[in-house]
Amino acid sequence: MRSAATPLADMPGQADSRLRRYLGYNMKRAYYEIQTELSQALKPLGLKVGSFAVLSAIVDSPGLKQSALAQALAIEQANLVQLVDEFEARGLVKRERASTDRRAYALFATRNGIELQRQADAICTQLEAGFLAGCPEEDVARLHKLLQHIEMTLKGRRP
Amino acid sequence: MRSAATPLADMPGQADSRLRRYLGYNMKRAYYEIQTELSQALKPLGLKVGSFAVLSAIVDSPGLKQSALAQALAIEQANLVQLVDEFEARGLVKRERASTDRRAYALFATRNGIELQRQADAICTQLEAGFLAGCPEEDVARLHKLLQHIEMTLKGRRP
DNA sequence: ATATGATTATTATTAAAAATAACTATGTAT
DNA sequence: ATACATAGTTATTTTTAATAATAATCATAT
Repeated sequence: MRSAATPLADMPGQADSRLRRYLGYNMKRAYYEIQTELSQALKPLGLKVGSFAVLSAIVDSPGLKQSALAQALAIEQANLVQLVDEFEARGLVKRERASTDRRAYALFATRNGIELQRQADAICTQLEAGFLAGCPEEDVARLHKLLQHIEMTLKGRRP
Repeated sequence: MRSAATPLADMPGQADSRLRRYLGYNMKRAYYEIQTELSQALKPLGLKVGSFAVLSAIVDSPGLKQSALAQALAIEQANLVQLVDEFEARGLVKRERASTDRRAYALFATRNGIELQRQADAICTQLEAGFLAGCPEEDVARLHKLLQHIEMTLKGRRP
């Protein structure tokens, strides 16, 4: 036999070694680091990770309605309103009444909004390139695919 | 030339197509689905994703101190206290004064705690196997490595 | 034409998660 | 003995996300 009984609480190397076998846990931990780092990097621009996503979508899809935006990003429209309010107040985004549906607003990024998004995008790109440095492109591509596959699988399974 | 100017807000296919090129974004979206699904699955056991992690670590590292546990899981000890309180009240975990340090508590899972963890673990394992079905084991293994690499890289870069 | 029901944006509220500050008791080092 | 760091706790705050309710508009079916 190898050793008697576990000496209790030794091998303090990692108390989460079992959890590490879960992809979900590794994702949570890795994303926490990304989110922490990115928040810091975006702070000087007055953006958070979430608001950067919103601004990016508006820049890339001019004329988008708020409801469509909320659905695309999987956030509640109720929570989106305040973000758009803030962007509008900062002159980054403007709302225009949709011609076909007078309930809806079409969202457009202003020149300042587009420029700010460009700066933030550069920061994000650089950050990602940083922590992916040395990783085979092929692996990274597979990771992208796998993550999207997981998302779609779970989403599709729900009614 | 292909088409004139973008007709504004068409291609509503995905307003987040740019964001999809970020690994961080795909991770966030995929993890959200996992977290949603897992929360539902663990609810009958009276566990959440976070509390399952805590319980697992205690089961796997008997005698662990609270501070070490908080550090291992990257959560604040202040927030951990309430979880351990609850576990103790439910008879899943017990605190014992550490012999060498009268400030510290050593944590131990009870028989009930171990059994509950076992059940929750089975649920998590099954869920992961579900959304990973059909994915080459090799890819999954690489994904694990890549996620841990990202986490370590970012953590190491911080002072 | 109108009544019914759904949708859009909004406001307000609630819940849940995470971070911060301050305090006691104990340990460590000088 | 003094000073400083650490373990656990409590309380507070912040942040994030989810829910409920409302007014205006649209769609549909009589």
